[in-house]
Amino acid sequence: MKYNLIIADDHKMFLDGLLSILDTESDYNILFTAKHGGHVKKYISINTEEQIDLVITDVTMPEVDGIALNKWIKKTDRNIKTLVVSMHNSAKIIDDLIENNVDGYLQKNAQKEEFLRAIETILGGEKYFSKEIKDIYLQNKFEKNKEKEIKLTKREVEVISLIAEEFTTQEIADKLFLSKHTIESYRKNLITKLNVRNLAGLTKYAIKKGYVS
Amino acid sequence: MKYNLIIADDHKMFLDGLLSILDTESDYNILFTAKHGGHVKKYISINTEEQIDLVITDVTMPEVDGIALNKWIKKTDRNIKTLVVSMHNSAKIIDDLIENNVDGYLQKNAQKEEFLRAIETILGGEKYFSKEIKDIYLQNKFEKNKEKEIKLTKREVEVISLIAEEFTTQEIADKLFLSKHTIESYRKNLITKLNVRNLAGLTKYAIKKGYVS
DNA sequence: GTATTCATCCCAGAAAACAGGGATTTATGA
DNA sequence: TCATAAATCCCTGTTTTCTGGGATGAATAC
Repeated sequence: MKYNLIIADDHKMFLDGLLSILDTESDYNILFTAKHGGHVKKYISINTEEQIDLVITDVTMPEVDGIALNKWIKKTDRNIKTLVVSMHNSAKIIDDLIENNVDGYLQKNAQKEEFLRAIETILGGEKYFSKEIKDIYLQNKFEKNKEKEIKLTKREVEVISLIAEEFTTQEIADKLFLSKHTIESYRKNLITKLNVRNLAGLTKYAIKKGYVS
Repeated sequence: MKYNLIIADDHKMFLDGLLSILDTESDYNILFTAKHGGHVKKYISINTEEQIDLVITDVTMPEVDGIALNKWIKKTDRNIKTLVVSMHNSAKIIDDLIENNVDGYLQKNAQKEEFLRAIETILGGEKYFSKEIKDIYLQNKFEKNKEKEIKLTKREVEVISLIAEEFTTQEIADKLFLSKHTIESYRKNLITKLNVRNLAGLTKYAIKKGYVS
């Protein structure tokens, strides 16, 4: 029995490459290829009777991207596996996909063997993620949890941003039309809250958070 | 008259994809494909009589990578054009390639049309770089020039690192077995040199330079 | 509806950073 | 070798930050 696959990628070259490595495997039957997620949604919606085993999709595509497509497929209750391939390993993308029960994730520069292994693994009912991807996901989770404990208010963010932009307390007070005592309090609270020692620590935090560059 | 091409990439899938889009074009004759730069060097060395028009190569390959390969080809005086494709847009890689007279650079997620356009352009004797790549190159040049003007000594780097790690002047002095006056001087010089206002500016510089994280 | 957080303001003393001077010895490059 | 840069140290003020208190109204959450 052959597995039915759908592939979505707006890059002709990648598509051709993928088709060529799947061609050598007789187990796979390519039902449909698409240049964006919308076509895949439509195809799946129309062919309600057909058994679709796996959708392989790129992340970046016009209109409906891979993230949205995965989400949509996983809501259909039709037990369609998803394998997402991407150029880049963004923690945000990986996180979003895993939260939406994606079955596998590969970087586009993976070797032929890894592609085939991933597809086999997923069709066998298991998840497939490389060690690197797992690490990124866990690292991200870990950081997000740490961040959750420390939550800055709007004003605090404003103040720490200006501190990191090299303004003095008095200057910040003038800018925000507040008393310099107020800013001093904010600075004090920030140092305590963020568990740092001084302005350098505040600045580093602000940069890490992207409040300044 | 057909153009003679060589392609080097250790990713079967990419290779297949590239071959498939070149297949539709009758102008190109693929002389040779390789999984790493060493094979290409050998091929070119042996076939001294053969006209080789273009080598398309990946950056990351085992043993001899695309950067080394481009350098080598450009030293041969055989007027072989080079088109480098890469997964990532690293300023360092782009800079190195352009300094070594590469004829074009593409990101691997380029569309079929861009690949063909790039190859045509290069074979026509012109360079091919996307706007994005040009921007990265120029931005990098610009930053490198700015950096050249500001050069920190070993000691200054040590001091600014510790400052950014939230140590006070006295603590740094103790750590480095120096007088606190010395550290004060360094801090003062750093503020002047780097044209910042205070500790926050020093910290930001240290982070940008990767002295601390 | 009350407990908590947010946003605001105030004070005082100590510690540290900042600004603006110099000076000496040791490398080092032209 | 002679000038320049690097590394080190010193001083005096002034400004800013840091520490450790405290207070109040308003909004928000439980």
